[in-house]
Amino acid sequence: MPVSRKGAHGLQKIVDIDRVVHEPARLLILSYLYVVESADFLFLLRQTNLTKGNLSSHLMKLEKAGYVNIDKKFVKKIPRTLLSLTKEGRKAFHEYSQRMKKIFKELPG
Amino acid sequence: MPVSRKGAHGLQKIVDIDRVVHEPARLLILSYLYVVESADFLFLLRQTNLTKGNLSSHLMKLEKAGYVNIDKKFVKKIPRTLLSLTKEGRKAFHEYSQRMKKIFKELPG
DNA sequence: GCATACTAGTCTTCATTGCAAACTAGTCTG
DNA sequence: CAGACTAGTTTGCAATGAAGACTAGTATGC
Repeated sequence: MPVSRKGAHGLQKIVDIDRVVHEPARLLILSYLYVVESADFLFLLRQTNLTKGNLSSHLMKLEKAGYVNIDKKFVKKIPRTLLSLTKEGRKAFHEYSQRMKKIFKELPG
Repeated sequence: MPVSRKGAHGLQKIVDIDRVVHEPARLLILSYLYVVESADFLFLLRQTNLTKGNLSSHLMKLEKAGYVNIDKKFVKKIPRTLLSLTKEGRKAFHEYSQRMKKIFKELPG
């Protein structure tokens, strides 16, 4: 068998999990965005219990991956940051979820 | 509600995932050990497609977490490293697996 | 019989993370 | 208008994951 020996058994697909989604904090964020469809920074801050800095950096990472839109606007002179999943973000989350379900179905434990 | 505001909804439990198990490479290793019950370094090396250095450090991490036994012996003058799950490792893997199944059951995607 | 290649791992280096605290910019309150 | 608050961003730092260099010892070729 040449190079890339795919999936010795299905377990092998564990290794190419999407790590952007896999990180627990981001998985949590994405879960909220997936259902809510649009949320502001403070909402996520409260729901997730992350620190502000931490939340901010995870959001930036998600943005850089093309998974969320970060939309900054002003509402009556106070800044408001709206987060929403992009199409790719939605897709990535869904695929991750499907993949994980499949993995855990095959898994012994 | 004071400090630890548990599970706003079940999603909240995402954040205290066991990160030792959660890392894909280690999840893969643990999956093999869970079924095989005892394997040597080279077996894991081939099954997982990790590099030696990488495999070695993940195994050390798992050992430090108390999840695997690393048993070095000599077979006819050549070194042989046998890996096996500890009781806690088995438990941790199982709990992780259960938790993830539950999470993904609740998840929208 | 010794050097070359191989086996079985470990050690070292490196860039990338995730995290929290410190900081910034602007607004509201007494 | 001083101080407190809101809404985030930037900075600093330790821990991580990944791969290649290295080590110790064994078998093979000449």
